[in-house]
Amino acid sequence: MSLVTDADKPTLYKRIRADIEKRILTGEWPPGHRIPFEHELVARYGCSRMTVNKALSELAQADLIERRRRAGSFVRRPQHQSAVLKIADIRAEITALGRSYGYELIGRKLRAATAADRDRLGVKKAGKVVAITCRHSADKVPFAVEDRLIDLSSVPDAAAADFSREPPGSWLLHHVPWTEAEHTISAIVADDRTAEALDIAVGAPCLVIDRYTWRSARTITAVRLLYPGDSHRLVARFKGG
Amino acid sequence: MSLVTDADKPTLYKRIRADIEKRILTGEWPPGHRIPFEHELVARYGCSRMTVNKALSELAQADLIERRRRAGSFVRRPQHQSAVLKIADIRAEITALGRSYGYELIGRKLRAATAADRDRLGVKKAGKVVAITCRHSADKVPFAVEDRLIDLSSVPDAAAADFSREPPGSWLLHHVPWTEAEHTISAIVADDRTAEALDIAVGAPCLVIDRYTWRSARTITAVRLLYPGDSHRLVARFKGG
DNA sequence: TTGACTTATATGTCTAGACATATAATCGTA
DNA sequence: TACGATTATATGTCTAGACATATAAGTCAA
Repeated sequence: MSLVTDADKPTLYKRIRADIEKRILTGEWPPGHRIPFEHELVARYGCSRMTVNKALSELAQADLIERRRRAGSFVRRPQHQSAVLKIADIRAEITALGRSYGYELIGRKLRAATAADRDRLGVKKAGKVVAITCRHSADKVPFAVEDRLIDLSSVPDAAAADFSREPPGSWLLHHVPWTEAEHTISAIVADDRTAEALDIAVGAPCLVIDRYTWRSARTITAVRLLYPGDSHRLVARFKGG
Repeated sequence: MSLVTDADKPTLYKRIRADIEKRILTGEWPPGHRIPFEHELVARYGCSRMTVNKALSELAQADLIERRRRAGSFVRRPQHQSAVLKIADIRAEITALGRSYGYELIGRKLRAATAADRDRLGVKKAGKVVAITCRHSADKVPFAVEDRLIDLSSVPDAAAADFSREPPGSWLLHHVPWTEAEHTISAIVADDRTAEALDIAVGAPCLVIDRYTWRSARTITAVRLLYPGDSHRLVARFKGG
């Protein structure tokens, strides 16, 4: 029940960090404002430079401030435009809900990249690709259909991989470290094929996630996930600051 | 053109961090795995403890590992990827696209909270609320419709605010600092009312964003944004490693 | 005025210590 | 066997220095 008694005072660097955070949050130090230099904070708090440095480094890692050599540290533009969107691995997502996970490979083709494939992967010339279509289900009910393209010139091992039991997402996660990715979220209505795969009505809303994954400027994979729009929800939670 | 020549080697603590990160991302060190103790890393890299501590602290701040006193540091379970989802202020979003922003208030009501209102705001008892419906447009074309509820017990000033010119989102942004928010993304098909407001066909797909904003456990506002599903795209980009 | 050079300075990284603290593991006792 | 006290240890925090490095700002010449 206790109303944050705050009996134990936090450590010094955390207090420094909290002090600065509060000033930023309340707008006392607006975006662009230069916060005191390390040596000034050292004087104010009567501690060593490493202590204030730790506080400022964490604020920088949290994207609350930006640090520039010789110039100082500055309050960054508010992040109210960005949220941390947790997009779990589908299997983890389903098991986390306490439901049984089911996976079914619908199709797998190894082929020379077509023009459409190259376009989708965002590469000019590609050798071979693997195209996979599969379905994820929760408690035997279709949860999402996946339509994926893997660039074999980036992930040669994928040619030998059999995706009949392991979903390509999990396989890739364990075989290829990604460095960058982009998600695009949109909505469509189900066409015949989608409706059948998801066991929903034609014309029902679907949430679409297109994900592209790179590894240092090399495209690894492009995947489109279709979820029944009324059943699935993407939750993005974030803390302001 | 240069193929990542990597001429300048990163600093030591960054190398340590990257080494560990790579092992985690490749699955070599799966969730739950205990990573080497600080003193072991000190021995391996031939540096001081503060250097490996900085690397591990950053990994902990990034939620990649969990540190437990006396026990060690462990790879964290949630293998889910987190992406920075940019959900811009709609005006900023539209002007960023180089299009002219238009705003139109459709309705504004001040009323005692109904049961539905309380449910939507997630509060047990609420005094009054403001319910606002408005439309955002880009180049005179409907871009999104907004349906918002503001809890006046949290934001009393909103009772006096006239939202005929300024969108409630901007107003709140400038008057109330939030501390936490949650977005839920889903898809629906347009009903008659929505179709008319967005000037799209009935049955066309719509992307829905439900956003709840709190300020230290106090609900501030609940808003539902409806975008034409085929025209709007939410882009979430994130860097791995 | 412009461009090249120099300098001052704030941050970036690192060290070799120190003491604090939570807790896993051990030991001893009921 | 179960439980309580003790101990060992890995992390948490902090210091008072050091040198590196990017760069804003000032200086000077063309």
